Amino acid sequence: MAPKKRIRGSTRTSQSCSKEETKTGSLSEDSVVESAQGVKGKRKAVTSGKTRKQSISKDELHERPQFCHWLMKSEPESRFENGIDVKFGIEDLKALPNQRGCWDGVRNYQARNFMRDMKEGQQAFFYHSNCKEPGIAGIVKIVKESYVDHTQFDKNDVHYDASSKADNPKWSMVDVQFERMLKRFIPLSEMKKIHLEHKARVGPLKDMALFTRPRLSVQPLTSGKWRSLPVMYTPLKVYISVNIHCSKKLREHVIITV
DNA sequence: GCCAACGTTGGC
DNA sequence: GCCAACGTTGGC
Repeated sequence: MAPKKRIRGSTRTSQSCSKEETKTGSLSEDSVVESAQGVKGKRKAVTSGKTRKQSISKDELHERPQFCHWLMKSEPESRFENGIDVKFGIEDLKALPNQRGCWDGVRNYQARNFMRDMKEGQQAFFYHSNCKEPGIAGIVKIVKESYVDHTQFDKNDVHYDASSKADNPKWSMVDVQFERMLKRFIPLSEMKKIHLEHKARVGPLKDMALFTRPRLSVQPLTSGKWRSLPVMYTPLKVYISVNIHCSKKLREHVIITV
């Protein structure tokens, strides 16, 4: 009945299920760190920290900084997996009843863990991936906190996971609702350009998971990134300095007029 | 726990 | 379609 949707996974509108409890993974406030702990199953989600660029400190293992903003990737152009079109752009979300849908199909532990951290009412950028012009298209709101992703048990679904058991489901999802389009689409190419101009050392895009973890389909954003992204890319080229130096009131004004 | 092989993501 | 990056698997 319901339209399909895709993340680096996919989705359909759906209702309910129980909320999952297990919290796993770890992160740090200004850089995304791999989830290394607690993934239930035979193996850790991550191999030895020594072999990875970003190893995990003890502090990071025991602290879970709270993020308030997110970036969620989905594919706006048709692509077929096992004969099923996984297309789901922000326009597809808008077209759903109440402009609301579930973000199912996430099959990456770190992305799943971030979804489990999401709180009702929080906002996320809707990012278009694997398309002609990848980038941030709009803003959605989390309207239902994480619960069991039913597609893991559906043999006909692209994201069926035979290894997941009903009494211990592996995968979770959240419900999101369309909030608004950005006044101007923010292409990945522009974000990259800015990122390179700053040689990735300074600026609001420093350590952004979009660059440090390009394959992560659900990622957190610091408040600074959330605020400055739209500001940075206004047609007027209002720039980082605006965000850094202007008063809070002016900054908010700039942001809401973007 | 280590690590090589394999599979997937996603920009280009 | 290519392929780099990196997450996952599974033998040891």
